[in-house]
Amino acid sequence: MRWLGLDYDEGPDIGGPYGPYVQSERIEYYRAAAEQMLAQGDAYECWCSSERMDAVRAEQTRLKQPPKYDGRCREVQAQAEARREAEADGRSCVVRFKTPLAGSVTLHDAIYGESTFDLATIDDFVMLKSDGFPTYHLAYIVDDEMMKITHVLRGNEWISSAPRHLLIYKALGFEPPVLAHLPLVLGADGAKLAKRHGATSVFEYRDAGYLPEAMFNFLGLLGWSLDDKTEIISREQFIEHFTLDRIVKNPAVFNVEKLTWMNGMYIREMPLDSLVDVFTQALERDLPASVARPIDRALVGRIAPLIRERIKLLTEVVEYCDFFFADELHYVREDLLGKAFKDRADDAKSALARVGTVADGVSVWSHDALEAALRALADELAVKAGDLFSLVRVAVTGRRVTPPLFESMEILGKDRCLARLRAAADSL
RNA sequence: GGCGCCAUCGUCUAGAGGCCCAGGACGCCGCCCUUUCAAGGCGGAGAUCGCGGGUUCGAAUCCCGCUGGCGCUACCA
Repeated sequence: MRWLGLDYDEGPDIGGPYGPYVQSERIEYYRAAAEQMLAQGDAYECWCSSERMDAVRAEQTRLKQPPKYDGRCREVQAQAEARREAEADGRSCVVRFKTPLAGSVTLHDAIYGESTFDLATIDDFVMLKSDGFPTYHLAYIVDDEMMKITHVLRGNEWISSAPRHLLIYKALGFEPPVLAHLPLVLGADGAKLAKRHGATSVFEYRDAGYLPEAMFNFLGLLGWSLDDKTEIISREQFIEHFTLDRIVKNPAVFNVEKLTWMNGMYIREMPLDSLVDVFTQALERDLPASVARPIDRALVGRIAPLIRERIKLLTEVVEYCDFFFADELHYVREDLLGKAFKDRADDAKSALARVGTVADGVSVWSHDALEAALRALADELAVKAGDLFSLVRVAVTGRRVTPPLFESMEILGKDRCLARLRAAADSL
């Protein structure tokens, strides 16, 4: 959440007026709520063993009946018996909600509208576990009430549990908050992106070179839209325009391709200064250990404008500019010769030598002076400019795909360029 | 199996009875620009609005049924 820039006003790490914020320190509140429902007859202790529960469920499944607690401990008699067995085994009990056998509850959802659930389909669910900890159902309700929460926005997978929650609110005498269930985000396979996996995968996206701003923008537009055309929208605009009524009801498939495009947009639009920070970090991480640290931020500042529109992911930075930081290049003969000089190594070699002298003679070491000089040379050599440039490109950078050649040479500096031109020629 | 939710281009979406023989974006294809790669510009293919019935002068938009997808069905959240 922090990486995405999603901040919160209260929490275990920052405190707040309604603490404590750690569940284990709030046990007494959950206990008290359970006691209250026990006293009111809205809940009861269940002493059934997990073995019995498994057996009951197995039987129900076999009979193709919906698996649910059979309510044995609802009966005082049976409960007492179960209790004796449990105590003999040294087991403790759970507290279950005593769901009315008939009737219905109606959920008023801010997004999905009204839906009515038949209580007969809801079993006596556990609120307090045998270790004394509450289940989510009880915990969030007690916490939200005490913390004065007005809106609960959560994934759609909770909609089935909502009637239970309504039951608890009522039993405890709480006014339910606004409940809004959000459509799920599905993976490319169409299945729910599990929360447990999601937590790790946010960092996987970070490590894969995505910017938190792009991720935020992309995620914000899954299931919600500002209008019929806005794709790039800032955090501030989201805050200003976000409304529940523009949330769609259907699940969205997480489309990485679009995220990647969006990331490229953010890289291109980002203020240069921040971009340099981000690029520098990426290089600190991705450049080989042989490159001395810290990375020269000023140098990155000169390179950044050249590569910002060429990459979509931060992980691509290194492959576009490692040659600025490397001492020695390793040439792949095939790359160096390219199509134009294939089988003409001698010509390439002499061309490279000529490029060296011409470059050496350039009055100012600037990209346009270099370009003018090398274009003239290409004419003189009766070689296509593009072909000559490709040769020089690989000689100077070691790569076939690079930022603009002459700008790169300008940044690299005369000495290193001339040295590389020689090294390339020698390698042939 | 039970209960529930949902249903517009491959994907994200606009659309709340006539403006829609459906608009935008990603991706894809082509052209232009060009020293590579991108970016950018222009253009194109791509949805009988899941299917079938209604209601209406008129339906992607309202109603019903079907089908499909997904979710829940734990002493997990």
